[in-house]
Amino acid sequence: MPGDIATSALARRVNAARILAKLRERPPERAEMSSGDLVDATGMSRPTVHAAAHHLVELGWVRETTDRVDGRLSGRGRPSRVFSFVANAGHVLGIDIGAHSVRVAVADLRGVFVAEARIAFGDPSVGPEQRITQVRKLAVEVVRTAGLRDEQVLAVCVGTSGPVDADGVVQQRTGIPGFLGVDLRAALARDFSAQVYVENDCNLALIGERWRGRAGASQDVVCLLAGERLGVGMCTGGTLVRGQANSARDLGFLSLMGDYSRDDGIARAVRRRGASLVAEVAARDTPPLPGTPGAELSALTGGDPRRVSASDVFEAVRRGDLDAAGALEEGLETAARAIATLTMLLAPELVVITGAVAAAGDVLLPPLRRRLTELVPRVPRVEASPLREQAVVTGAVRLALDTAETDFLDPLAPAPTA
Amino acid sequence: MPGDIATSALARRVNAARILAKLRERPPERAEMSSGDLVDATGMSRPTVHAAAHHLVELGWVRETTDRVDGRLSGRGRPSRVFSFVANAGHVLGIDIGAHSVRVAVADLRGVFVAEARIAFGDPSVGPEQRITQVRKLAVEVVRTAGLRDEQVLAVCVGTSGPVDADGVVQQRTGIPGFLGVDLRAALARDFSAQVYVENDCNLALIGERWRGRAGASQDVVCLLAGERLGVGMCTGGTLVRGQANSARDLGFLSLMGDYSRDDGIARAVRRRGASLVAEVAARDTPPLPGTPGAELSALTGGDPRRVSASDVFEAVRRGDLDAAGALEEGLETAARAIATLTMLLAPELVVITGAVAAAGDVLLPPLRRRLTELVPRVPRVEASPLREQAVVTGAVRLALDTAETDFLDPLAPAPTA
DNA sequence: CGTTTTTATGAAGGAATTTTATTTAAGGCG
DNA sequence: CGCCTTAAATAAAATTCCTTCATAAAAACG
Repeated sequence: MPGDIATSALARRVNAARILAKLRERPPERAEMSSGDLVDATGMSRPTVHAAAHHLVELGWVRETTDRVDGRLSGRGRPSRVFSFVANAGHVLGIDIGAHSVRVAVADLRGVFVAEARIAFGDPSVGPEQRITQVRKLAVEVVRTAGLRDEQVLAVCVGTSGPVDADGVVQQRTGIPGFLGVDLRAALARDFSAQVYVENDCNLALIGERWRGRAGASQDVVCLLAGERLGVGMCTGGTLVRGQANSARDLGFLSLMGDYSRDDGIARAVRRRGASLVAEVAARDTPPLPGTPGAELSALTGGDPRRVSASDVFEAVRRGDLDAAGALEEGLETAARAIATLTMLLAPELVVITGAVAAAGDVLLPPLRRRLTELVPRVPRVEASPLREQAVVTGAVRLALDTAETDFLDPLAPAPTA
Repeated sequence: MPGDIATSALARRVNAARILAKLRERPPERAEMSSGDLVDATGMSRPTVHAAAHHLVELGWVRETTDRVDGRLSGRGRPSRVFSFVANAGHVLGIDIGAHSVRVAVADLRGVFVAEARIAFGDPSVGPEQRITQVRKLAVEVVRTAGLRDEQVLAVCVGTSGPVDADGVVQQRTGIPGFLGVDLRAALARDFSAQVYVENDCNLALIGERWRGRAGASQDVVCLLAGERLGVGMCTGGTLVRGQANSARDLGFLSLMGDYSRDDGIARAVRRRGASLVAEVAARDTPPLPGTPGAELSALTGGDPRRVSASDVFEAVRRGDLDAAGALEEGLETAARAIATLTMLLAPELVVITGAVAAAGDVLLPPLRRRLTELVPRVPRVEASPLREQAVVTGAVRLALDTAETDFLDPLAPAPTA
């Protein structure tokens, strides 16, 4: 911590963290690093690397693989000691509580998902207590499926719609009925002895994108979590934008720009306009001929407006339905304006579209980019995420991993004034 | 730096920085700190404090005041050694190049201004080369006034309208005609051997406000630099929002909300509406009677719309002119919308209005706050800055001080692999 | 089997911290 | 005036981390 006074114990902690980071970053199939590799990678001296690595071995997060794999001894001289990260020295739990479903993932320390589950909330009128019971049940079940005992779960991170205060209580309105004031941290703490962190889902989506999605290590990124609702996570200079006390921080400003609602996610907006189109086509005197505007979408949905989904519109656009393309473009207007505003204000290098609709990036991005060129002088890169619905739970796992690692390393540098 | 490997030299640098910071933070009239005070303040052991303090004394930024002030020896035992920050061990130069004037300040290491100057650009059609010549001349002159030689100026920071790239070149359009592409860093480097930093003026205003203005140490602040033009500086989680490569990051989004221009600063907007009001009153058949709407403003300006200034409108409002109050409210609309958007997006705890119009906070803030309650669900604190026109140059000095201190401390921890 | 090559590891040295003990400078008081 | 108390400076020793250097060890090659 920056407030600590610098003593030699701090040096050890910092250097151990560097070694651990190098080992953890390796892909599982090439996890092993010789001490020589570590010396090259960290710039530290060989004895220091040895000491730190052995220390980490004692603590259990690093293993020395003495039994070398078959005959692949490359060099000439004395063989290196080889270390590798022990990914299953602990696990973390990530949870994404959405409006319609819950997604849970258990990951090992390298972030490899070892168990996943998802349930849909059937009845939308189900009360918050019942939802939380379902979430807890699912979480416990997944951990059991992964073959883990409670104490092997080192950290839990829960993402949910709406701002979350420092104590893990949902503030303000959310997309989930009745979740206002719910203490998610306390709820999950009943099942797990590990620390529980609660975070806004859009922030987690951004973290997920920076970890395993499109955002890479970009310093200035905006992440649009788009599905039934529209949310945004931002990061400037590599720092997540949280707002005072983690409070409200959303797309509410869209209401200042006219009749745009932050609740209107891309999927919902596109579906609604697609349904209007189908209804309009059905009302015509003549049935739509294949190849004429509106025909593809009507054909896909059997001419029933209630059966239209966003995917249908996307598919119709792919098949060349010009009316569907128009509906899509209208449905993107809210998102385009949100991105335009954020672009002018924050100047991100990249905007990532994630959530369910990211799967339709192929049809979504061209009109979105085109609209942006009309709205802003300099258009940033706009990409669709490969993580899609997994973005939030991925970010939850990443945040849980970060806290687990911090907790692991902290005792290495005990405060002298303890 | 975080990329460094942790060695004992790093510890020394960090600890020296802590001691220096404690000494620097003291107000000039109570600058002295005994070693006991430093032990208490830093938590470090006494020998360490001694060593670090003596090291700083050798380097010249700290002085040991052996000659104790009169008889005020408090304690019983051996008197403490007393250290104090040597504020004039070096100086920095802050420059604010505005559309209409240049402001320059020389400050000592504690940030006390020892010389200031300001000139107005008379002819608006004067070319950029000439302006820069004027700026350089003024800067050199002020440094000479302060009685300083070139090598005593440890850092120079220049603030100017418009985004600035990493090399100190003004990008994009600015409020200053012809400044696009001007390399301010190179220009100032001709007169000073110290490092020259160029930064956007709104960012500097924010830095200034956090240092000596209303923003205090708030982590999430928005600072509106309002005068002839409207600009914004933001900071979230204590980090300045810069955008990719320090690029554009402004209120351009206002254009998405209708006919609002980022160039319409509060002073200009209010003046324009005040002028319209005076013209309208003048066109009436009957001359305005004292006490009737519009009369105060007309009286203040002799009924001449061209003579109306923003201050006149503010003064008329103070005297109870209801029409002037209406003009003021209209003039605040753009700023209100900008603040509303930023509030919903970033959830700052505080919005600071700075620049020339901040002097009229008494009449400005009530209608602004009222309008905000209509626009956003949760209104943050909105305050007017006491720094006013000094905000940018104050921030420039602060940034220069930061870099000077970094440069001073860095050699304490030489990279082992140099 | 010796040589070569590369790495592991021990030992020494240096630099920063801490704790502990001693010295020093002042004030209080008989 | 001289001794005692007090609190700080400082010296000394211990600790812990890093480094460099030297030596030992283990494998491959001729």
